[in-house]
Amino acid sequence: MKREKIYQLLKELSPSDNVLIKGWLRTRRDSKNFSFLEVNDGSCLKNIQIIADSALDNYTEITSLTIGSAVCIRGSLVKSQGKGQTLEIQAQSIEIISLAPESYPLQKKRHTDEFLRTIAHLRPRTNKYGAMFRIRSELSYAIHKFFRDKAFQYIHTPIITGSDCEGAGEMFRVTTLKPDQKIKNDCRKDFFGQETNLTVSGQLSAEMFALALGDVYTFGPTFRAENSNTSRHVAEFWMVEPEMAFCDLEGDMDLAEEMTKFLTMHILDNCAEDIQLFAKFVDKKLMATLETIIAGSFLKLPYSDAIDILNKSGKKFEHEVKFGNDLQTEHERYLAEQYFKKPVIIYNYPKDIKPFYMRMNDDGITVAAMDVLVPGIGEIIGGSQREERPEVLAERMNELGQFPEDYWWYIDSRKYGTVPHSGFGLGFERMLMLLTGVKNIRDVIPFPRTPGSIEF
RNA sequence: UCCCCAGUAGCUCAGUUGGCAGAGCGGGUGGCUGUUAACCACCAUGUCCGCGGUUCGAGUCCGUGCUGGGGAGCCA
Repeated sequence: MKREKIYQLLKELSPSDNVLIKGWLRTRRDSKNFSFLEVNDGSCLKNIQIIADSALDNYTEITSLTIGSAVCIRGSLVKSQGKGQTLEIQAQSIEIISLAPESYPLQKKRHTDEFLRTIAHLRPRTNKYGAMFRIRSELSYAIHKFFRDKAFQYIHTPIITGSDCEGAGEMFRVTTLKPDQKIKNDCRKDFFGQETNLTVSGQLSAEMFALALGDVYTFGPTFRAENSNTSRHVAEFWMVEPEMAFCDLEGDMDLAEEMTKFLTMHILDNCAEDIQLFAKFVDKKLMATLETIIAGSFLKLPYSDAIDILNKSGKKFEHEVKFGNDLQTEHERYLAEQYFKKPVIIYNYPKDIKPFYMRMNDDGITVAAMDVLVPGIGEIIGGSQREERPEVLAERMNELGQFPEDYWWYIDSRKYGTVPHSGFGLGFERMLMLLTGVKNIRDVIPFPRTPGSIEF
């Protein structure tokens, strides 16, 4: 007999004989002549109720089953005589695969996220984290579906990289040298013969492929060695980076908006039950937030206008609002949460606060950069039109103290058939936070890596 | 890295002016019941985060370290 998944059985409308399920016991309630077992196999949020009659030959063992124990149940799917479920399984046999000791840390009650983080290996067995990681899986699929439907090619850009100055923060060093050899600091003797790091972005590689395959994207792990201790940062996270040839900043912003909406709708359509858990127990305003994302269009606002709005707001900000300064978290939150109350795209930032590869605007002051800000999280997407003019690129690299010889292949792409092109990076975990209302990034990734914490 | 808050039973937390260590849940035992985070009764549970200090006496006050959380910077 073939094992059936519980999500399939719960979709059934009529009784049937000979079903086989395997899963873990979530709770047990004993009655006079039988016991109610609730079993979950991770295929969906709901448990299935099992009726274990006292006539079963191992009934004594069944009534001492503990939470977390693994069981294999054969029986018939029948109409439930109780309230709360339409169908249940009348067990013909219950095989105990393994018995969990009473020290099993997960109890039949709500645990705090902080406690569950200390047992990250067990937390996917809870309703909330089970739902989270089913949504995470579905969101990954949705990303591929979005791009595939638009004929984007999926590129596997390198995890290990030799470029050490991509301008996106501190990097993790990759080496095969022993600690005492490392002190000599001679990279020529190292595995790759030069300084090597984990990637902080696949962008530069993706650009090369956009200039060959047209529309491409990457979706993979990214590493930042920043010592940042916030609810929005982890050292290892996943990033989605589309890159499009023959595309300007306007097209870039449009794609960012379209993608955010598509992903939101896809999850609402395909993970309704799991999302409902978050709407009910995690963030009461979740559905309203998700509505604002799919309903109207995102607001597009030049950086200079954002500065004006902030200055005229009459609000006292901790950090000075001045053209040329980067927008601080408090400014971004004010714009997205209080002033517009919906996603905002800010574009055309001053060149001095942005990296060399962003395209210089005609004003000579700003670059074609854009950030998508969403209520509750802040920046979820950062992107730009890339500088495709070789002479302007060289000037910018010089201005920002970059060595052209380190980027010879990048510069080469502007030499041969250069075209306007654009792209952006979406923080996959931040998207999950937006979709679930979860406030800490450590709770949307299976085993979070943060400064001083790599237990699992 | 900086600022603020917290650390007491397996979990969530209370603990008065510095004076015998507590509750709910979970666990164990028994009972009741087509039950729904079942219910009722009884039982057991402790390095009060570590180290040092003040005091007749510290869970409580002081110093310090560690861990966790919130915020800031950096960013996705």
